[in-house]
Amino acid sequence: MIKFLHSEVEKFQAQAKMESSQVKIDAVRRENERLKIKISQMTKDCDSLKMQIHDHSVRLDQIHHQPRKFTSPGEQANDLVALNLGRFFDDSKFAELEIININHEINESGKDGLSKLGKLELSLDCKSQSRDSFLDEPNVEENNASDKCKSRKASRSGLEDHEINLEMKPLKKPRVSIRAMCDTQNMNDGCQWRKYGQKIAKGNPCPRAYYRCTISPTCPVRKQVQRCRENMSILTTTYEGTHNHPLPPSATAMATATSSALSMLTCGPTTTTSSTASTTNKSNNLLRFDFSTNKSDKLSTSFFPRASITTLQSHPTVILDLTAPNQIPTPYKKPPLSTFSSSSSSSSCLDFSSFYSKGQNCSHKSNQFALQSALLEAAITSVVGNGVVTTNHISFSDALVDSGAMIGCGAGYWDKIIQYSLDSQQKNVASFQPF
DNA sequence: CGAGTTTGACCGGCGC
DNA sequence: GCGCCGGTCAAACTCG
Repeated sequence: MIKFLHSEVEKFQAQAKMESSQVKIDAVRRENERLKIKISQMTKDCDSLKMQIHDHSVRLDQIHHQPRKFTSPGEQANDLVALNLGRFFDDSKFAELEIININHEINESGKDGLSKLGKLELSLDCKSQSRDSFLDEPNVEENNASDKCKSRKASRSGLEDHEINLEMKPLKKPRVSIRAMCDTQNMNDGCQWRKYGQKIAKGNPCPRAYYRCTISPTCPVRKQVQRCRENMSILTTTYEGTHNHPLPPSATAMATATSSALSMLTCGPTTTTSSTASTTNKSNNLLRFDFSTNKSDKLSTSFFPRASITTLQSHPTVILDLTAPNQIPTPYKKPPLSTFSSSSSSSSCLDFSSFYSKGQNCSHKSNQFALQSALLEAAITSVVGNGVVTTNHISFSDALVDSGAMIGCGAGYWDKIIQYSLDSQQKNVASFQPF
């Protein structure tokens, strides 16, 4: 009798456990459904934001295509510098990031302008372009070149203010530089490249190789590949230019990463420098941001690589350092004079951590989304280079092994990562052992 | 034989 | 004006 009662109690307990487990499973399933709905909503939001960006860019185009009258040589020198890099968001629409306006406003509060350069205003716009605009790139380059000439003429023609001349110096095409651990000769980014030159650059015994995109004979995109002098396992790949042709799916990942990296520029806060004018002390990294400084954001501190923006050889360059996500990146060899930096002896830092965590300083949520994608992209690249990057939720090394979403073989990597997240949750449910 | 690589020459920007 | 240096060109070469 007692034995019977005992077994009945056990049955009852087991049933209670079963019901409790069932409740938990149902809860997780509901959570899964909720996440799926949320992702779908985010996708819709992203699409609608893309449309808004496009509309905005059309309006900007209309504004910029109106003829301008210059009231002074200085104003002319400050005219737009059109910079294109990479592709943005959508393959089919050929949308791209374009930094179109880098204005340096010199606030000459006093007569001795040399020492009182009070304000440096950096204005950056983001717009998308139609396919037709891609084909206009040579014109952009010509304009750029002519701007350079104008600038040089202006600098010789009378502005005695050396500092002002430096401020007016136009920038070359922007670049995205990716530092990653890579044992192979090249990082597979999905594109087809043809080597057209090799040089031993000063200060680095490792030769720098020059490649151009061969997918289209007219594609202006170039890349430079060089090993780091301090650590030969670190490969620095620098991309420049805009693809004027459809990219293979495997190449969209890197292209999106590079363009998105620059989009951070376009939606970040404007910066001002404290004026401690010095003509001899030149800063080498005026714009700098670091996603890993926000300790409240576990994702960013544990995963996102460090990125910095600098000007190398007058090229505004976004550097994604994927070699050590949580560490101070290996400082770059002091670059030549930054066009931004002549008026200040110290770097002015942009703290994007708040931007990242709250997304409030960014006018477009989609930029934040693109940034996250880009950095995820970058992380994946670092995985290819034997780095293992983890978030609090997903081990990307596992995710990539499971999904096969590696650079060079997966256009839907982002979907796969999200799907992996959902799948792993479902696996947790499936493997849940109530007893 | 075509595509890609190598490598010395050349060019232009820039600092002095 | 000169020299340095990064970037590109193009002929020669290699490879499949």
